[in-house]
Amino acid sequence: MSSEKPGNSRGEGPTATACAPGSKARVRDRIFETACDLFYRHGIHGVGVDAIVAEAGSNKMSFYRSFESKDALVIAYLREQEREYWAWWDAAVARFPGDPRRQVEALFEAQLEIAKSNNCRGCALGNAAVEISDDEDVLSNLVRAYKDQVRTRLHAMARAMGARDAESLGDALMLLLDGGYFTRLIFPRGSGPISAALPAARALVAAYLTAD
Amino acid sequence: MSSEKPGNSRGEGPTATACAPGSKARVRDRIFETACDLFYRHGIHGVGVDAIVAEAGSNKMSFYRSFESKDALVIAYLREQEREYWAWWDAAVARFPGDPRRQVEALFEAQLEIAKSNNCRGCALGNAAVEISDDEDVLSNLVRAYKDQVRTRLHAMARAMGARDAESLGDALMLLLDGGYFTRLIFPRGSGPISAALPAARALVAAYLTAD
DNA sequence: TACGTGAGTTACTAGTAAGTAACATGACGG
DNA sequence: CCGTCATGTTACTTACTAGTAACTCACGTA
Repeated sequence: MSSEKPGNSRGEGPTATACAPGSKARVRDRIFETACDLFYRHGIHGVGVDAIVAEAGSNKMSFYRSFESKDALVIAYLREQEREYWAWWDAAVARFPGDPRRQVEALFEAQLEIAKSNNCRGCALGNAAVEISDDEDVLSNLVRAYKDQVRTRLHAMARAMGARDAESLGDALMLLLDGGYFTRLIFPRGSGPISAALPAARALVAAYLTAD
Repeated sequence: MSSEKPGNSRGEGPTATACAPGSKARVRDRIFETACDLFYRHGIHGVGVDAIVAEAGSNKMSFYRSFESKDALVIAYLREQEREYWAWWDAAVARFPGDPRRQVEALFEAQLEIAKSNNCRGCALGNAAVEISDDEDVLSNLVRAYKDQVRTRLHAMARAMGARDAESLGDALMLLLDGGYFTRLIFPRGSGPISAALPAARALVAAYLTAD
């Protein structure tokens, strides 16, 4: 996911992920978008405040006028990634209302599509889970809630299909999905095992729908 | 993977992963084992040389007498993780010689077993792939080679089963495997979707073995 | 006893990161 | 024309990290 952000730049005040209520606009957005991009590409630990503001053509003071701390920025980043992810998910799913089987297929199709692009580095939230240590409560709770919701949604879809063991099918689909994100870090474009995700998902769904 | 190291401490000279040929023994091993443990638990970027030597009850000078640099240590760490991983893999597979279908099941059984333990933090090599940037050639080549071999082995097993589309089946199994490692970071013990990996693998194998 | 060696101690350099203070500039509205 | 507000600039503090220098200690062996 990730890649380019939607067009919330300029024109409608503070973004949904802001920190202060009636605050700045211009520079903050520029810094934030740059930060999202860099965090996604190089990881959270791998990008410093200096690098962000330099890339954004700004400076540290402007940064700290818009963000309380780097931690606050990271949280905003993760929230934004989550927002974009669900937007992407909903868009994929919305094409087949009432047809959970096609919806699942659409998800895997869309995932492969993104994985083929150059700037895909897997799942931003999942990657963050690797970087952060367990005692960073705010961050890990955020990621945990996200992953929980992925799982819940897949369970629901499996249930809507009338699968024999909806929990298990949903979990299996989640493994395929996350396996795709994880392996995408190593295998460029669509060259990794991710290209097998869609047929595997189809086969799994079929297997869990037939009584055995 | 990871958890406790095998007993290569003391008695047979330098370890397989050493850097200098006829070098030290005692302190080096202590530091190395500590480093492996800390790297695995907190990530490579998350652990400094000071923390390692402190935890090992040693000091920085002794560290730099045994290791050329932190980078060298990281490389040794990844090599060691890879060695342990294949030892684990071979052990799981060796229980069912000539029966690739049972071998695959054994892998997923063993994976779940480890995932249930407290100190499991998923796949060390895969996690490293998240942390390192693409331009760190030595490290990313190391991880890439490892992932390639996982894939190759799964392809071979799928082929040995006589699967219709062995490449696709092998890839799908890899997605399940890596999905399990990835999600394990968030879901403690066996609570995540990883518990669905074995039945899903079974179902996939069955689906790819029957002519459709 | 003397000496070599593996290991610990202290103290340092250099670089980088987060975060802050004080001041400068430039545009825009009244 | 003046003030204000958003932004840029320079320079700093603090803390941490990789890596090194110089010295000391303890132990085993010739």
